[in-house]
Formats: sequence, structure tokens, C-alpha cells
Amino acid sequence: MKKIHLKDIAKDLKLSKTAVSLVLNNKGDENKISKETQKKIIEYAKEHNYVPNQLARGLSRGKSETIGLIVPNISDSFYARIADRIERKANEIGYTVIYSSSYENPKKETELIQAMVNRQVEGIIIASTQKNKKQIESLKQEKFPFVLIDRFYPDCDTDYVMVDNSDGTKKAVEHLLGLGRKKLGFVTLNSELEVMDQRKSGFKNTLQDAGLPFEDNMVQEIDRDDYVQETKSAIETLVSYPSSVDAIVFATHFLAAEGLRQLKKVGIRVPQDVAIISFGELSAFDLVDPPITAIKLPTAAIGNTAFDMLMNRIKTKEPSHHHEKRQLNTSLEIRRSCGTLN
Amino acid sequence: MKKIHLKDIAKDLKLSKTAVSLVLNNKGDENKISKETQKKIIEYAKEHNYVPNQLARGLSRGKSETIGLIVPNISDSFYARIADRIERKANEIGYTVIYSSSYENPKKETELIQAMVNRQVEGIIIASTQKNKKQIESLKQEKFPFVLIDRFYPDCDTDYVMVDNSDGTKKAVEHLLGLGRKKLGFVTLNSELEVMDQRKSGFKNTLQDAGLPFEDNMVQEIDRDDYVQETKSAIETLVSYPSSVDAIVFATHFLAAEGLRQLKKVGIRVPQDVAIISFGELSAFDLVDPPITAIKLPTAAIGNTAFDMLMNRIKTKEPSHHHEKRQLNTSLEIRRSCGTLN
DNA sequence: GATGAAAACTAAACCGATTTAGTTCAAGAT
DNA sequence: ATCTTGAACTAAATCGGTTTAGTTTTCATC
Repeated sequence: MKKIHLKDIAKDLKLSKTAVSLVLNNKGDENKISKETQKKIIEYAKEHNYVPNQLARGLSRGKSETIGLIVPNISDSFYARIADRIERKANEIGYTVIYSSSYENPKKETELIQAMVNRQVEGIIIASTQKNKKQIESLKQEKFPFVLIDRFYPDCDTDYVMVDNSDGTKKAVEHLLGLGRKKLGFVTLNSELEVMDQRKSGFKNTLQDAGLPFEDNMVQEIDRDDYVQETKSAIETLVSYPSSVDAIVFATHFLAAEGLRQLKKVGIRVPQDVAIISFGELSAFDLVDPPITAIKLPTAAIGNTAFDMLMNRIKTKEPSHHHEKRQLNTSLEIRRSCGTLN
Repeated sequence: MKKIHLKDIAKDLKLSKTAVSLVLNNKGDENKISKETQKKIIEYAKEHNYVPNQLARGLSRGKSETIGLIVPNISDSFYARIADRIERKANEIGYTVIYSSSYENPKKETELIQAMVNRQVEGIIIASTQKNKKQIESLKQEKFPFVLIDRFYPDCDTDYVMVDNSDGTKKAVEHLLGLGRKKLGFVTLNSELEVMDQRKSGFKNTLQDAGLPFEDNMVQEIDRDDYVQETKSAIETLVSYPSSVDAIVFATHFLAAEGLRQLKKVGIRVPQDVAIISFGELSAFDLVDPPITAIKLPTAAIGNTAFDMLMNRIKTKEPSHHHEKRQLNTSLEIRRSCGTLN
């Protein structure tokens, strides 16, 4: 079963490459190729299992029917789910997606973007490290289609789809307060990610709106690279006598998981002594002891929206001075780690 | 910052495209382009931020520097980790990987392979649905480079890298027997996957080698599409009076997770009443109550090996009558779900 | 001062499609 | 009998590189 090309079909059928190409691209009718000829071509192609070389097609059409996706880490279920969505949608319209992880490394991110551009992707969806502003701006300036997800650059006007982070923590805090918890702690990352700031301010503002005091030592910031150790001390600080918190909000899933581990280790009962709630989920949160209540992120919607936005950009290449910005809502998934009203 | 092409460089520098292309591909010396000229070209290219169009390059070289990866589900952490490895290795040598999920659907798998071949990938790593033998054989016949991972076709001679599944269950069973458990159950999928058969026979053989009876009702087969319900009844059967098992081996991670959920639901204590052990892990297995002892799969090694094998195939296109087959070893990760020696 | 060989390039074909701008032919109108 | 027109095609340029097979220039050698 040798590979067969347009030329071969044309030769065997004593037709021109043009005719064959037109027909196989469904442009036979509008170019007045007779039904007969069309049928012959299509049958021959099918029979010989012809498939066009996408590189050649991409080259001559100036489009690759490929989009790129860059995330911090594809094995993080949050991003994996988004990727999954995007891939499905892309497949539906015959597009391919190539994805890569930046591992939170801005240099790697730069390289990946470059590599994807070389590969003639038509657009890129990026969950940026947020330390790559220069390149993002240059993409923008070149009018290269892209949309940011999950992370965005506050002072850079681009398309993006985000999660309403501050509202998410607000929901978390209100849930805890509603259950009668009085003294909340917040464990977050010390990164400069805008999303983390938003989650923190959601926490702070909701407390203050409820007329509760906010003290700096209620929030603990963790270094991602040493999160196990640091989570440990954070927990110790938060639950230290005499002013132990009675609830902790974790800014991200793996902190919550680790936090729970530590709480159990030091003999603190969840939720009796301390309630916990996580921003974002891990698939095993309902298996854990106790199952962890979480703010659920709309991964499917993020993927769908981002994909649609990108396609829109690609198609219209419209006046780049208007950028679409979306904030998607979270939801509260109640499990047992916050206990019940007492 | 307009896109710049070889032609532009050539024109501006009053040189031929040939010279420019040779130099930028590090073939300047062997083609006796003077150092001076080389320097000029390289500087110009750098300054103007030239990057070659990979489609054009791929087309003319007949290679795309891209490989494909097809897995049942990229959001399964097992495959995500393998993908991660493969991507890193590919990146190191300037290759791109495009990956897609087949969702255990052979038709989708066929389409994906086809699409990747169209896109001129140089080879594909496939964790097959195992219901696609015809296509795999035709790939093989066309001498298209590919390597199977995790799943293989028993009566089809191909490169593959597998896990030593029967040895894995053997380790599990021996661990349980060593802890004094006497009556084991096995919960697996009813799929026709070879891997599942191997795990089952590992279970059976190890029991028999230990001089223990093997009865058919000790193994419960679950339909993947309805695994929650079916796991429930499987558990009920296994623990039913008067011959309840005192340990259960689960053939895959999500069955173990669900099994534990069910055991807890019906009030059976793990590990006091029944010990459990899982073939394969979920990242939260050490958070669960109790943390689940598991047979750990060598994801990194699978990714590395598969990648190397594929690259080897691609490079040598050697006599296809020799196929490399690898079995990688599992390891036992002891947690608390099997209790301790009493 | 002709010869040969090495150095330093270049023209043009090629990869496999798409697409623009025609061409050929037959039928119908004048 | 010629002109138009529409149907049914096709030749050739193009996309942006790579690569083969030269060509030109310089210089040492006899």
C-alpha cells in the first residue's frame, strides 16, 4: 500500500491535478467539474486510500489547521481537563492541537511559543507563567491569534478566559461563616500570580464585609518548590494556641491535600476542630478522609470558551483593539470537611 | 516585525537561497561557505528574528520532526505521566509531539492514527484500544514507525513496551499472603484487554503456587461503563457471609478507589476486615483513608523507553522482522490498606 | 600560459498540495 | 457562418524551504 499523491490520481485518470484537487476539496460543483468526473475521482481516491499531505496543504494554503496549547503542567488534572475539552472541540472541526507544559518556567514558555509559531500553528491558547509579558505583547503586536486562560496579565489588554477567583473564595468564606466558623485562615502560594491575589482579596474582602477582623497572620504564603515543609509550618502557625483558627481555606488543590495530611498528622480533627475547604479539586477529594469540600472550577467551560474565542480570532483577525474578556463562575461542592451547622 | 523568509535574507545579502539555507542548517563548513559569509548570514538571521517555516521544511525534507501519541485518555494520570516524559524527551531533540485520546473507541483510534499520518508525523506511540488489529497490521506492513505501550496485540509481532503485569499481581498477592491473609478476591474489568488477562493470571497462578485453591467466584469482572454500580455488587458478593474474602486485589486504580468507597459504605473496615491493594495508583492514594497500598507502575520508564524505541525505528527503518519487546517492572508501594502482620 | 583543483558560491528542480488565469469545445443565438 | 456563452477542464505559478548538480573564480603547478 504505497502512499499515493494527487499527481498519481491525476495521471491514472488522465486528468489534471487541479481537477482532482478541486473535487476532493468539495469544490467540484462550483468549478463545474462534471458529476461523472467527480464520481470517478472520489471513487479512485477512496479505493486507493488517498489522504492529502497536510504539510503540503498547509504550506500552500498558508494555514496548518493546528492550534497550540501551553499549560504549566499537563499532568495537573485541572489543565488536563481543559486540554481534553479543547482537543475534542478541535477534532470536531478537523483541527489538531499540539500541547506542551511550561513547568512554570518562563523561558520554557518562550521557547514553546516560538516552536509553535514555527510550526505554523494558527493560534495558541496559553495558561501563562505570567512572567512572559514581553513576548505576549509582541505576539499581540504581530496580531498573532492567542487567548490566555486561567492566568492573565493585568496591565496588558488581551483576550482571556478566567475564573472569577475572588468570587470563588467569597463563596468558600461565606459557606464557612454560614456554618458558624468564626476564625478563618488562608493558605496560599507566595507566587505573583494574579489569580492568587484575587483569591486572597476575595478572602479578605468577604471577611471584612461580614464585619470580621482581618489580620495578616491569618494568611500563610507557601513556596511552591517546598510546599510540603512550608505547609507543615503554615498549619502549625494557624492552629497554634491560643488563637487557633477553626477553618482554613486553601488556595489550591494540592495545598489542601497536603494541609489535610498535616492536620491529621498533628492530631487535629477535620472538621470537628478545623474545617477545610479547597479552591479547586483533585479527583480523589471525595475519597479522602474526610471528603474535602471544594470550590469547583468550570474546566469544561474554560476549554470551550477559550477554543471558541481563539477560533473567532483566527477567523476574523479583527481590529485588535477590542479584546474579549470572560470571567467564569465557580460552584461550591459540599462534602464533609466543613462539617455541618452545629 | 514582519515575517521574514529565506528569500528575503538572500536578496538583502545578495546571496542565493542555497547559501543561506546551508549556513543556517550548519552545513556551511562542509559546503565551503566562507566564514565571513557565514557570519553575515547568521547575524542577519538573528537580527531579523528569522525562523524557518516548519511546514515548508518538513515538506521538502520529507520529515516533520513530529511524533504522535495516542492514549485512551490523557486525563488519566497514568497516561498523563507517560505523555509528560515523552514530551520532555522529544523537546530535548527539537521534536514536537501531538497527542490525542481515543477514549477506548477503536474507531476514534483509527481516525487519530490516520490524521497523524496525514500530518506527516514520523512515528506514533500508541496505547491501543486493542480492537484495532487490522490497522496496526497495516501500519506495520507499510513500515510506518510505531511502538505500542501498555497494551499490545498478542498475536501480532510489533515493538512494544509493557508492564510486567502478571508479576505485578504476583507481588500484590504475595504481599497479602505474607501478611497472613487467607482468602483473596480479585476485582477487574471485563474488557478483553490483554493486560487485564495478565493481571488475572498473575493472581491465579500465584495463589496456586502457594497451594491455595482458586475458585471462579473469587474474581469479579466489572463493565467499565457502569463501574460504580458493578463495583458495588462485586464487593457485596466478595464479602458475603459465610465465605467473605479478607483481602481484595483491584486490577486498576479507579476500581480500587471505588471499591474502597463501597467497602466503607457497607461498614467494612479496611484493613481490619478486608485488606485492599491496587494495581496502579492515583495521586491521592496516600491521602485516602486508609492510604492505599499499590503496585506502582514505571510511568517514567515507559515513556523513556517507548520514545527511544520509536526514535530508533525512525532512524534505522531496519529490517522489520525484528521487533523489540520490553517488559518493565512494577514496585510495591506499601501504605496502610493492607494492615500489618498480626 | 595552459591545466587542474579547490574554494565559494548559485540555478533550478523538488516536496505535494492549492489556486489563478486561462484554454478548449460544443451548443445556441444571430 | 460567425459570435457568444457556458461547461469542463488544464497549465503553471505559488507556498517556503532543501538539495543536486553545476558554475565561476582564484590560485598553485608544471
